Amino acid sequence: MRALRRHLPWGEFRRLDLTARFFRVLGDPTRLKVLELLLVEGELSVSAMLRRLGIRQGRLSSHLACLRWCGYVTAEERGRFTYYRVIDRRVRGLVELAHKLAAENAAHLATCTRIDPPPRRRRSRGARV
Amino acid sequence: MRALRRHLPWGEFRRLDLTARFFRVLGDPTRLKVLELLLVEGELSVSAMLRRLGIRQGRLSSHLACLRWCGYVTAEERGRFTYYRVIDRRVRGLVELAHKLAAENAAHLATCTRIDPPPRRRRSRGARV
DNA sequence: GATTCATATACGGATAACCGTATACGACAG
DNA sequence: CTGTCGTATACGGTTATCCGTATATGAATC
Repeated sequence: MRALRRHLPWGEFRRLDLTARFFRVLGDPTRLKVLELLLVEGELSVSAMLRRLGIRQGRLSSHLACLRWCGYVTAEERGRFTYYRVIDRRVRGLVELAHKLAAENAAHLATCTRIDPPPRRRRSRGARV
Repeated sequence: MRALRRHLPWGEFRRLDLTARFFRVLGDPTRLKVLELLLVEGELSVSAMLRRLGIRQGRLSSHLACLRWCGYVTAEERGRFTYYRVIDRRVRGLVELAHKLAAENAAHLATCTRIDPPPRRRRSRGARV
């Protein structure tokens, strides 16, 4: 990334970097699940989400902070509760498309260690996809 | 994630996990740039990409291996060169939408340390987004 | 068959990102 | 104003992911 940054026009690099961050926010199963819950239910309190997710409260709260800060969701306090909802409806389409594409490559994605897969099967330059 | 995995039906967790991986592949500026190059040019050899990216050859090769393994691109050897292209046209729409959404939240995304932002401004429960 | 070219992989170190536990804080009930 | 509930943040450890450097390999050329 450092190298990329040196070579690209600044605006170009910045655009790529922002979009990459955008994708990384979606790159966590818990945040994805939270988004789906909110897309389905429209609005939920933290405790309601907790009941359906079965993860620690602090963890959920951190993930929500991320989603909030990055502009995916808004929070509104009413009484002692805080209610969350998704801001932009386009997110739904994005996630659905991703599900489709991911399902079509399930076998590979599941074993993808991304960069430099460790023990990986031994040399054979022809094993292309 | 361990907790999430315990609580969700297996298929549900698996689906989320795959899609999260799918997004993480896109969550790197270099891979994103490579995809864009290929979307624009249609087909490029590794050395052609190298000339435009200005990163090390080994690095690019690793990123390409990732994109290939995860089903984003295909590679075809012709002579001494290997030519890559994007497999699924839907990827273009996905990336473009992400650019739009990311641009709209540029300010926040840029400062998002995602989870547990370190020094972050001191307490004030009302500072919601 | 030795050399060069184009590309792929391995290895080790650095940083980012996630998790669990502990704690802080505001709102409301008593 | 004390306790409890709902939610947010801090801290330290662990794993994931990226990078740079070095090396391996197949194809073409000499």
